[in-house]
Amino acid sequence: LEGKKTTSGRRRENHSSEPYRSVLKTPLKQAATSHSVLTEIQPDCQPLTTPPKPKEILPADPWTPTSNLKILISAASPEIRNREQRRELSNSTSEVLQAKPCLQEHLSGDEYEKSQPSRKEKSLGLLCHKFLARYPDYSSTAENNYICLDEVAEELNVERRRIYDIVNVLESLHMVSRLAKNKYVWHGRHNLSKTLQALKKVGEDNKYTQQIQMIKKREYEHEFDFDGERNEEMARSLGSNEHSEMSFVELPGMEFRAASVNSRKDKSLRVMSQKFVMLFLVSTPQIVSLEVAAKILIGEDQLEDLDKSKFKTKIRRLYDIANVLSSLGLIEKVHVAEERGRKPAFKWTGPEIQNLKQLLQPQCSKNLFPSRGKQNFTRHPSLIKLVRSIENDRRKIQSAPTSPVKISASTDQNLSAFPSKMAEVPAMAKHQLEGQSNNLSSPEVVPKPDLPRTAAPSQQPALTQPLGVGPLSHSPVSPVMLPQTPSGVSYAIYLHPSQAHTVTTYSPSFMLQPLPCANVTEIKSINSKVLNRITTEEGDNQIATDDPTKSSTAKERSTIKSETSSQQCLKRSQALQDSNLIKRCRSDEESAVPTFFPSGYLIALTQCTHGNKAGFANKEKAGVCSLQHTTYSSPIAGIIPVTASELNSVNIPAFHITPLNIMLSPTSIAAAPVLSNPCLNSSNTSSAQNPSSSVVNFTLQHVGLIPAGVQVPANPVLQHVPVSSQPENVSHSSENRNLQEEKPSVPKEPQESHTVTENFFRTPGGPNTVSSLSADSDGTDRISQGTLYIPQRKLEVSED
DNA sequence: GCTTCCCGCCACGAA
DNA sequence: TTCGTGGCGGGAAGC
Repeated sequence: LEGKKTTSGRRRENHSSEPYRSVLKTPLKQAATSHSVLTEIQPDCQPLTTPPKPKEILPADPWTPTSNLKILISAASPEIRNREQRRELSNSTSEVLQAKPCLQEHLSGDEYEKSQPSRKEKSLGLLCHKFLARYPDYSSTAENNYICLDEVAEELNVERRRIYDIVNVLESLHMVSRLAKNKYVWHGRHNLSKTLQALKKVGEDNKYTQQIQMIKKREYEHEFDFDGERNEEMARSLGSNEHSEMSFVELPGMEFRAASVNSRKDKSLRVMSQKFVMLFLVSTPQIVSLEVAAKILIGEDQLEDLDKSKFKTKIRRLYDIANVLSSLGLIEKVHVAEERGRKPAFKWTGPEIQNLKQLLQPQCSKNLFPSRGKQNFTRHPSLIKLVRSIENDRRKIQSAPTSPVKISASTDQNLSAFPSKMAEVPAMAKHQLEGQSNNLSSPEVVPKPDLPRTAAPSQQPALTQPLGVGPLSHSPVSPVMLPQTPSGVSYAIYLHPSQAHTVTTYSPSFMLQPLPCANVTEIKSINSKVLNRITTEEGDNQIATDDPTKSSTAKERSTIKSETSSQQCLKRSQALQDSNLIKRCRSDEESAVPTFFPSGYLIALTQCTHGNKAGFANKEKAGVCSLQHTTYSSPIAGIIPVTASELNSVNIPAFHITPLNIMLSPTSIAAAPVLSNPCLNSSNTSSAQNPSSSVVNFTLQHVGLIPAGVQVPANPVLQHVPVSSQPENVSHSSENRNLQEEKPSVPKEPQESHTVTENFFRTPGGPNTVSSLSADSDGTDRISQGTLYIPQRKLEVSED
């Protein structure tokens, strides 16, 4: 122990390895390293610990003759004080380095110590923010995507060791990859959703949910502590499953290159990070306490004794990881109330990753693409592409003006990685679609709307189309065809392109290596439970985004889900006949999760730009959300994903606050129970049982979905849609719970079963409800949020 | 007093 | 042997 961790040793190390301190090589560096200096001068002195901050020791005299005066002035005038503070802030960063030697010359050790950045300022989270600020969320080939650790460490004034901590976590998300010694490549968030999806899959395969439950149960029974055989038993049980020794989840083309890394990667921060993320992705709600996470991670490590030190170490690492993940906006800290006080935990605030696709995949593969090796990550993106292509053609025909498009495709690294494959994709997909569309009888595909390229220049390049798919285009309005539900109901959704945007990052080669592709046999297991969980997670996630301050989260989400204020709308109208389509698989891409609203039409009227609350400020639009039952399907990717939770819990606060999250959630699960609600239907609008196209056109034009003069042909679906009379009563037992989880401290929850419908109407007054979301009796407010729901062949429009 | 996590020692393996 | 990498845990800052 000694000799290894003595402060003197550390300090010695500082001189050589820490750029930050290397800058401070002046003799006056003593404050920070005085002990080390002393130690070196006096080797026989006591082993030193990290020098405590002498904060209590105040200088006896003012620093300068005018210090007292300044203090007095500052105290007397907040304005002056603020100005001083601002000046200090602005100066501190730029001058700190140069000033240090000088400071050290003029300041006493204590004073200099004060000038040192505080612990918080040196936190890994902050450092990660700085690190991330150096690179775009979505890299492009045009930019310098190479990361030289030395340079970064130097520029950020930290030792390289800290950069490793960050990079390792980023690596676990495939946001960076190691290129060579001291060299990493920045990928940004291009691979993030794919990675998260993969991780979720692994987490599910790894039965993390069960493990979490087991640990919670044990905790509850007070059977899990750090002594006794039970721990080993626990560890054994945790580590017993076949996936416990799973290694790093890689994406093709991003495998580790360094054997040295591989040699201990099983314990690496990378793997821990991935597992940690998995816990969130499989949890419901998506809140994971550090304790549980640590125990699970420990349990997976062989069967070592669960001693306390190991646990503490694990916790430390989890903090490291959590800090980085927080900086990425993927999680945020919360506290979970426990009998014995509160426990630190983290809540997932990243993009929702749904696994419904996995459940639906069999059908998809069977009906759409029989041959499948990588069934999880295949055709649908292609379909989307096809649709995009079609839409593009339509647009050209219509000469619809569009803003210049920043084609992200060419910038995607994946593009260069798989040029040939990508080149094949569109044609293949088109061919396949053509071949199968007949079978489907409803080749309804909702192309992804234009990416945020126009009115609201996105900070981030389009997340989509890494394959180089050209800019999307669509006709102004696209009624999305919904397949018939099992009850024989078809639906259409009129989508505003800004909401229709779904991420459809296509990666032809994407495949989760360590995973078996066997998950596709679970289609039958689609049940309310699963759906509940998914929707609950979604809801929870929505809750997480309620806080407008979660910029990073909103950013991430908006990038995935939202579109710009482009006023173009998708137009898709085709009758869907195959009732099985209801269970058709969605896109494997997390963002291309289609949602069906049985017995209703959803018209998204959002005018706002993504992430802009103001866009929802106008409440002139009215509509009705009718929910009857939940179906989950999407014959083809592209249908706007809307989850039940989005509807019910957001209509919901998130809808209001972060509108884009609601309508555009790329990860949304098609779990939107649509029911005809008298309350909603009572909106001050005309209720036409069979809205004519003129009515629809009027409405759409009125709300700006389509330009005046543009006529949306009568949607066959609107006229053919059978009314769903038997809504599936989907219980969302966790829905309510998640709403409660809004309060971070709420750990667990009574899982009473109640329907989405209940939640939906309860939400306005519910715990998550945003005050601005009044529970108007007529539901007008909800509609005014920007979405017009047309229930059951009724066009509910609130005209101001 | 507990939580959080900075810090850097030092093991490991490639060069 | 050097150096990149990163596991690990002491212990201080922060609450």
